[in-house]
Amino acid sequence: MLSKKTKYGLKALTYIARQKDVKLVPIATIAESENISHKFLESILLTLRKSGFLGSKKGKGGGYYLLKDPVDIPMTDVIRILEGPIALVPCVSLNYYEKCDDCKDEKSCSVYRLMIQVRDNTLQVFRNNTLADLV
Amino acid sequence: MLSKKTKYGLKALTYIARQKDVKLVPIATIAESENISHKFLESILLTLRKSGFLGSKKGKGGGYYLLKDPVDIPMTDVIRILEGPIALVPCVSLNYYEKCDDCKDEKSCSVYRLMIQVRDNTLQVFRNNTLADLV
DNA sequence: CTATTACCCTATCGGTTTAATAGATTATTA
DNA sequence: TAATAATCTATTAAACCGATAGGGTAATAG
Repeated sequence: MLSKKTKYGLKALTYIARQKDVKLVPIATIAESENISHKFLESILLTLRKSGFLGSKKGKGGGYYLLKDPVDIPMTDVIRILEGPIALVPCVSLNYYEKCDDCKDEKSCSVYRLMIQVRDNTLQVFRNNTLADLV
Repeated sequence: MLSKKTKYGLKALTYIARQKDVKLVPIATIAESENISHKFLESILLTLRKSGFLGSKKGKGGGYYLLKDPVDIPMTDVIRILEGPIALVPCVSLNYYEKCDDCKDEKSCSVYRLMIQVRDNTLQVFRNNTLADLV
């Protein structure tokens, strides 16, 4: 299940990307338009800024803005930051690998082979979609 | 993330399916071989029995057995019982649909369209794999 | 200079889920 | 009847999630 954090984060990024003439988008505007808790969204945008997706400007008239072109922001990057591993099981995760403590041999695990397939398919979708596709 | 419940359930089903001459497989045997907590596995096998995947026999020499041919047990069925919805978001779930409370219009939601793709791909994998493929 | 706006940080909290454990009961076989 | 194995009920500890609270800090308009 996708966390609300990720869902809200994607919505916020999409919202910001949609603004053409407006350069800075304040939290309150996004929170109202997308029905997201102001404070919760605040923390999400903060991590997105620290991860290099967003820039921000303080003070009156301030807000958030995209640091890259939406075309250059693949979903894989966003999802990994907000949600964590894309794989359903740590032992098939590319970026967050962890060994199973109950499995002796990974390669002979029946679940392993199935989850590799799921991971590859999901990965393909996330790689083929950038923020530009969501807008 | 896949819950241990589902993971253990799949492993147990695979284990039972692998036994040729043995008709009844007791919990303890599976728990030992697969390194699963006996009591936890107990509750998992119980739901698998109540869902129609397994049959059981009490008493000495008792245990669990498959009710169907492994070829006739698609992963979709098992996953839905043990894990719940396959979709990452309730609003794109086929069997566990739920409306988003923050979305006005589903069709125009950017996350929605992305998650539909993920769901379709994952579904395809689970449909193409039966218990026989795991064995 | 000052008030306003908005980002930034820390802490907490209730609720839910997860994984596991414990104990008692019922059914079957040898 | 004794041993075995499934069944049922219940409780637990830990982790996580979504949300909230309150204040601190920085920048800008007027």
